[in-house]
Amino acid sequence: MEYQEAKDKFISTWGSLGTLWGINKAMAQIQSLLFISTKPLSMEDIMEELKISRGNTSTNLRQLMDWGIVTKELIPGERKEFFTTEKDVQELARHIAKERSRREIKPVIKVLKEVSSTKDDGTEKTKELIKQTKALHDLAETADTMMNKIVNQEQNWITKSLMKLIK
Amino acid sequence: MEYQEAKDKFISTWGSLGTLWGINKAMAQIQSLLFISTKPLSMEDIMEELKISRGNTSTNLRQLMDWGIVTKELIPGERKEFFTTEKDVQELARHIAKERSRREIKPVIKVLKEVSSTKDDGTEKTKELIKQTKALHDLAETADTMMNKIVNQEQNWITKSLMKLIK
DNA sequence: ATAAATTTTCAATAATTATAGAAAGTTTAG
DNA sequence: CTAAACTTTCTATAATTATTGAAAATTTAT
Repeated sequence: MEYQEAKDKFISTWGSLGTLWGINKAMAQIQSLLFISTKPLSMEDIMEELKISRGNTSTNLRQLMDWGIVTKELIPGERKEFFTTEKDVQELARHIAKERSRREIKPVIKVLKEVSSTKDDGTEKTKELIKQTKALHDLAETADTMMNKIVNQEQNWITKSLMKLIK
Repeated sequence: MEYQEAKDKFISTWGSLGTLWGINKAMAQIQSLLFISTKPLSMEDIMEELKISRGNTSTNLRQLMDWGIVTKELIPGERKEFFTTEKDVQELARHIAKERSRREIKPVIKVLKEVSSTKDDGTEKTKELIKQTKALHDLAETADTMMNKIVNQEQNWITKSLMKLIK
């Protein structure tokens, strides 16, 4: 496979995977492009490469900055703004996990907590609701905690320990 | 909070979380409903409770069965079909993780492998593409392996060990 | 074999979400 | 201060995805 084909394939695959980590196509494609770029890119560069409009580029770049995985880079002598993404995959994973936890998982855990605290009126259906949502709550909380810890700081150490345990 | 309010809240929250694990709203809501039900439900029951059409119910029930988290239950003397979902959260998590890995993660890992095997033509940009996609490949593979192992059979044992390690 | 009960399929429609492109806003150089 | 360079915002439109509802298919009882 030659460079251009490989590049296109990467951007489109990684882009379509966006849904898996909860972002839209354009956002994922922009991030992909920056991820394999050897230098910061301007909005023009991105529009040009991905064939998307200025507005779309602007909006999605901002969202990527909100996620904390893309940053503005000011290049001396240049009036345009340039952008780069986090290049270290571990850091990238850490940011993404943290954001998803904050935005999606934590709020759900909160609701599960509330729901599982429903007053037990003695009926079978209420007992079932409480039991099941409590189980889900505990699972979600454990998974969230694990994910965050795993992906945090001491990654290398913990990952190694984990792999030893698991293998 | 009273039963009905809690139930509605659970179904709508868990339903909207569907996107997080890659399924649509109706599918997630049906699963939620079954999850807190004390007995198998018929298509009529589900349509009625969730106010969705027959076609929608049928389609989404089938998808849930494809995912392996809902099963048909035949009730003697009844002509209708009845449905139940996996009630054990660990089993549920196992099924979901396995399916997502198979449907989404594994194929992406395959593409990353291909892309990172691009012929090195000596240019900087090709080197960068190879380096970055290789890093992503390794990360994705590790994450996928961990997830599957964690969620598999020896769950209780491994979860306990993990929690000890991580805490 | 037939008809009633039930489920599935599928084309039309609705709802949602993404994108374009131009107007408005902002920043910078001189 | 002004004009050019650039970015953001916002509404109209396009694309995608979900949902309905009715016809077709299937199953079951007699």
